[in-house]
Amino acid sequence: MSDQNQHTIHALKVSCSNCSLRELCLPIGLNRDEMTQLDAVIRQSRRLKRGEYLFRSGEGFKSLFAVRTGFFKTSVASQDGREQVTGFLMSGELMGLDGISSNVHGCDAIALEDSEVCELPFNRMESLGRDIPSLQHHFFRLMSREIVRDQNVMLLLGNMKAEERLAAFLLNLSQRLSTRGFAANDFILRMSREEIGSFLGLKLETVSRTLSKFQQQGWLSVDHKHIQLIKADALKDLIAGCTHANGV
Amino acid sequence: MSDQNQHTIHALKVSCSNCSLRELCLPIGLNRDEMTQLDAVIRQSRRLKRGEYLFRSGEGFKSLFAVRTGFFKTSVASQDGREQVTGFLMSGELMGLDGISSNVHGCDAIALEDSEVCELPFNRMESLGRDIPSLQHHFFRLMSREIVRDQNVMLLLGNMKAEERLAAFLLNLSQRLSTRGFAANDFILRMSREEIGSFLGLKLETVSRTLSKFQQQGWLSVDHKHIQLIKADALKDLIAGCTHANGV
DNA sequence: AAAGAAGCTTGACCCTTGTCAAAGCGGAAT
DNA sequence: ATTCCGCTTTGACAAGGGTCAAGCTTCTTT
Repeated sequence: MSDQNQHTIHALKVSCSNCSLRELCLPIGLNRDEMTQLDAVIRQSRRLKRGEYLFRSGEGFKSLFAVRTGFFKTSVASQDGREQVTGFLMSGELMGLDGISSNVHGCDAIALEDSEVCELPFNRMESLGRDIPSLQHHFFRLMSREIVRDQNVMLLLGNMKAEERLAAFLLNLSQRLSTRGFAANDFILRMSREEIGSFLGLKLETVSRTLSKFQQQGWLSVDHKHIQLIKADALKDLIAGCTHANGV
Repeated sequence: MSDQNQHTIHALKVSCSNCSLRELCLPIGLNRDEMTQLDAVIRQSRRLKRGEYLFRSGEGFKSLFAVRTGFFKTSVASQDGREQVTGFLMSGELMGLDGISSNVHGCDAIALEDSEVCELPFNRMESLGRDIPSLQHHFFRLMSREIVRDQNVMLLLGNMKAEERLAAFLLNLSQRLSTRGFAANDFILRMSREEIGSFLGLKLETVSRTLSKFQQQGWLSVDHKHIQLIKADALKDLIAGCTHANGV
């Protein structure tokens, strides 16, 4: 449980070679032995090309997947073909949690760019959790975090106007990118206007118009998928009132 | 902790006396010994009057709560006071899962009628899960089910029109009530139009108008909070296309 | 290099839903 | 029983966002 694993920069890198999990998705204090056990369970990573499905709604559920590199969307489809994007995922984030309840995946997961994932066979993670309490606890926390995230999306979809939704979306993206060491104010959107709209409960035209409006006000610059935040504070002001009362 | 009060005929009752959990919320195969352990962990139930808070957003998280009798809503509030109802809960359903991630409750839970809950101290459930694999697994499934539920709400909020939302809401309520042995087509709404609207991302006037519209079409009758479904199939047709492609 | 497809932007118009207001009703408290 | 307050219904109007359509850019494919 002690951190004998932080010797040099090197050690960190080495211990993370299998998967970026250790850094982002499972940042828990494990001792060397426990790490070894975990390594034994985490399957080699799988590469996906842009547009490829990682799994589809209705398929049997066996594993969770952690994004190692790249970018994914998850979505649920209705019978008449409407799509609801339920999330965009970047490195360290976990997909497939919704499959546990019924042993069947509840959404599609699609790579939005060439990507790499780690596969976590759920049965084995579950039993490993019994041996490593902190791992078990971490899994509960991960699932809980997903529930919190979903509740915030409900707040967004239920209460916010188009401008507020888009501002919240951009700021969220910016924050997550900067956490991962990317520029917070200059990034490339990996998804289309339509996918953004689906996530935000808006039509693609509204997304486009609202981006243009933000640009006209000098709050950001839009060049197709290239976004530069210029006055992030103006965006923050926009959503100041309508975000969760107890911060993140 | 066990209620040694009821015997024999009530054998079933006995095993369920502590809490309705066993029937609805933890319907897993446990042997006698494991049941005893579980009983030792489940705290005596707590009674709440209508309008009373079970917990509030921001409070420290220690326990999950299972509804034993009564009816609850959970909601998140934004800084400027907008409320988003994130769920309505009836017997056997679990509240507080969103608190695990940060050890702080992420929503308010409020009794909509006089109610009774069981308290499940999370730490102890967690460690009990390590001894009883099926219990651990069940907890993962419960959390996953919550995620699935939230995704369906996103689909509702992101894609459906007012009529579709309300139809989906009523049918969901009907289905859950009938699961619990209540009439599927004749029930009392425990929540106000405003709370329904908050949950569905609509204003209370829209809820009211839409209910009136359904009544005019002969699909149901509305007498204040008393709803009678007359043509549930018409409601089902309404949402046929826009529900999740893979059933429940 | 050319051509097609896909994605994006913008405008015009309309529909659904929100907003504001008034009045009715019922339940809770005195 | 009475009164008051909160909830609900309904109408009129406004507006935000959806729909349809046209034209444009960029990327892909051949």
